[in-house]
Amino acid sequence: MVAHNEARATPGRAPKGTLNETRFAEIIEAAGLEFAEKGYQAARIEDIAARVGILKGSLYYYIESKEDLLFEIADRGHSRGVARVEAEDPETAAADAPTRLAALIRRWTTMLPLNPAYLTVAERDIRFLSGERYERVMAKRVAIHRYGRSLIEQGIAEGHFDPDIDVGLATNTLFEALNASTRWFRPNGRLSHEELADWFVTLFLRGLRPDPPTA
Amino acid sequence: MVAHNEARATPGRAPKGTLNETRFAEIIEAAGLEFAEKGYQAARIEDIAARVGILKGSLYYYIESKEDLLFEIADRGHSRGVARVEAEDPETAAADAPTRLAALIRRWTTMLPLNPAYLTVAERDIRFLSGERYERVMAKRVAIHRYGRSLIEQGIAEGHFDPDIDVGLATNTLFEALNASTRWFRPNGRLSHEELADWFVTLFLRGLRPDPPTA
Amino acid sequence: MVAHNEARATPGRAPKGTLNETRFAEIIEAAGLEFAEKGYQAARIEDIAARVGILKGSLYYYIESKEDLLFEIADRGHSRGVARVEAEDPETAAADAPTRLAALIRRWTTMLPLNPAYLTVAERDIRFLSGERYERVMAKRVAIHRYGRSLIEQGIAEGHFDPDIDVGLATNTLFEALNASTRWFRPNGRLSHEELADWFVTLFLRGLRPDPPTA
Amino acid sequence: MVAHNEARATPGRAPKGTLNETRFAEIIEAAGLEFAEKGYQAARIEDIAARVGILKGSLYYYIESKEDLLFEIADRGHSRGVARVEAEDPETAAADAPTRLAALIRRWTTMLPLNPAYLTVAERDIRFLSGERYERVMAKRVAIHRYGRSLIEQGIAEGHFDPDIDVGLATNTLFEALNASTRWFRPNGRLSHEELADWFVTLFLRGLRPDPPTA
DNA sequence: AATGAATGAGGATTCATTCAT
DNA sequence: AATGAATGAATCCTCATTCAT
Repeated sequence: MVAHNEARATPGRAPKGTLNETRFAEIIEAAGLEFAEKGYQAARIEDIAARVGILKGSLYYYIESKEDLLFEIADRGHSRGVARVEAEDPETAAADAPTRLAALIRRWTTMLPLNPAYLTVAERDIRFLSGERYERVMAKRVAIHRYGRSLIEQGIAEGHFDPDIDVGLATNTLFEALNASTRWFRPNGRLSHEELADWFVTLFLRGLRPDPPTA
Repeated sequence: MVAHNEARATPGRAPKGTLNETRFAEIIEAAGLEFAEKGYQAARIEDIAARVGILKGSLYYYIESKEDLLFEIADRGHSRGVARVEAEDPETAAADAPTRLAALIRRWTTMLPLNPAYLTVAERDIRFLSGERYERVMAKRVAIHRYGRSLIEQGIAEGHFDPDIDVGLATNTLFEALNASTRWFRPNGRLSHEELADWFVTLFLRGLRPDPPTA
Repeated sequence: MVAHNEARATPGRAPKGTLNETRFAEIIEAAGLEFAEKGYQAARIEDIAARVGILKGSLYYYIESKEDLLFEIADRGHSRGVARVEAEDPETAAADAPTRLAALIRRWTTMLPLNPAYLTVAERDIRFLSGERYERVMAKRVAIHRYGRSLIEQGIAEGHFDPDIDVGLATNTLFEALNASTRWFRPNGRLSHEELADWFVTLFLRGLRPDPPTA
Repeated sequence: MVAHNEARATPGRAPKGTLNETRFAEIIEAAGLEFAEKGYQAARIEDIAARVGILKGSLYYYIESKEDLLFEIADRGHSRGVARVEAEDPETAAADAPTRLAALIRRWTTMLPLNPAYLTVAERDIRFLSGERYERVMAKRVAIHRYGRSLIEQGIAEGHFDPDIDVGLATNTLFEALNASTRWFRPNGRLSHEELADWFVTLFLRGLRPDPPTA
């Protein structure tokens, strides 16, 4: 029920009482913002605590180490990603690959502003996770990629996508291009997230489609 | 004592003392690898020095601060980028936009393995540069982007590229997609850098081309 | 609110609130085990509480400070020591010094397993007590030593023990040797506590006896 | 050549230059005094540094962690112990067990004031060493005990010592009694270390000798 | 050019203690 | 009686930087 508890169970450690999940979520949120802004290493525990309005020592009532925060952020962010990817409505799920891929791109692109910190952090700082945790998060990433990949494969099988394309290259490029947009896209600017999504849909649907036979 | 004062007056030139350019280059190289592997903050001056085979104190004969290393890496990397982008042979320069863009993508993609560290570092750690230096590097980045942008604009003007596309979105996506490949592309793997370049050429040329008129 | 103020006015009585003596004893017991295992400084209030099945904050219903626990342990341990030393049956009390010393050694040695934590703690951590408390405990220790010392003096007076022996050295060595056994003697091993006691009796009775006159 | 370097070699750690052994020895000395006085946990790195006249950060030029200090102290102390025990002159080595044991007791007792810190620390704080280091030190302790034990066994074989005595008990008691003296013996007091040694010789030689046959 | 040694300002973490509920 | 939450001082350790030699 308490999701992070399992990750926290360290032997020899006296158990804390039940945690205030709301407060814990606030802390993760604050850490996400700090990490996104300054990077994992440069972010200071003290500043994260200050954002929540407590002292740094108090943070350790909720976590065991700074890395815990990174893990929670990355893990939750990826969990949301998995959920988002899999949130395909039945109608779309029954459609052809271009339709489904377009829907995926739109789902993903419109998720980004809801997860501002998590993706930046996840992409950049994930390597500071210890082995086991890194694997846990990467497993979710793999699940996400697999989903995108399966759509491309479906498209090739259906004849909608160019069979000469390397599916791995295409999948990686797809997600990197979408995610990278968080680094430069300013939602308050000239263009909306919908227009951003339109562009990605255009780029990838055209880019994957086979060339028309030259008469 | 300090031989190249004029050089140092320029914020772009950090090394002090009589220069041993070879050694300095070794240091930049070592720093690039460390930064790429661990990130700017997490990398230790001591480890960079160890890579070169000297002690950390000795490094300060060549630099004034850790940031100098970051600046040199980012600046040199971007300078190479500018040079690469502008290294268009006359024949290509006279060609149409799709041809020129394809050539740019190939030039850029094949540069990446020659600059392994620099781009990773540049993308991720550039914000740790102090204001002025940050601006200097960003100016080079802008120049690079402007070049790509101009090709896309040319293509639209020529009627080869879809006029409904936002040129800014396209340019950003182009470079992010290409650069991101350093994060996941393994040159010793199944595919060569040429095949990687082929894929990017395919994706962007198709992606930018207008849809055929539906008869 | 604080029921036993008089009791607490005495520095020897720390517990506050209405007393649940059973629970308090459990806590002392738990603290003793933790202190014995990890040392006073290294032991954590949190772990002591966990042993009792409560949270660390709750411990402060029973004590005012960690030092209270140390004091209780050391004080109770020494009180038991004093009692043990003085628990000489009338018959023995009337006997000669060797007999009485042997009986003391046996009483003491067989007390050790009943007081596992207390002595280890007492010897090692007693110095962390604040001045007044330290004195109180040391006074009991002195009483114990005085008792042993008086037996040796009696033996010398009776001619059973070597008058050239320094009584202080002998007393200290006696108790240190007996107490040290808790650090290495494993009750489940090859030998019983009785055999251990036999050895100490042998060592000290022989060791204190004067050399036979060389004919 | 540099004894502690081997213990210090941590992979991934850039090597320091050659160390100033004199300074390192000063640090160990200072740490020994602090640990002896306050105990390992309670001693502060800052105070150790201050004793040497440097700042706490500077200490880490010589060590990697506080535990390193403990290890050096315990290890060096035990090495001295081994050396002392084995420093038996040829004449004595050829003598009977009582003579040899008396000589050992004297050698050991007179070593104690030369090693003030090390033994206190060794006995009390050794358990804070990490597994491997703990084993290393304990191996030396075992070597010391083995030596004492062999003399007692020799004495039994020769008929000088009581065959009913458990050799393990006797060896442990011997060393515990000798070492414990550092906790209470005041060299500036009434008695000299030689008189202390005389007492231990008397106690153990008498204590181990068989009872005379009752005529 | 390079080194050994030192510095000192952090920064993460620990933990006894407090207290409103 | 007990708890959850917070505190804040202490303490270890890190590391960029300095500098006399």
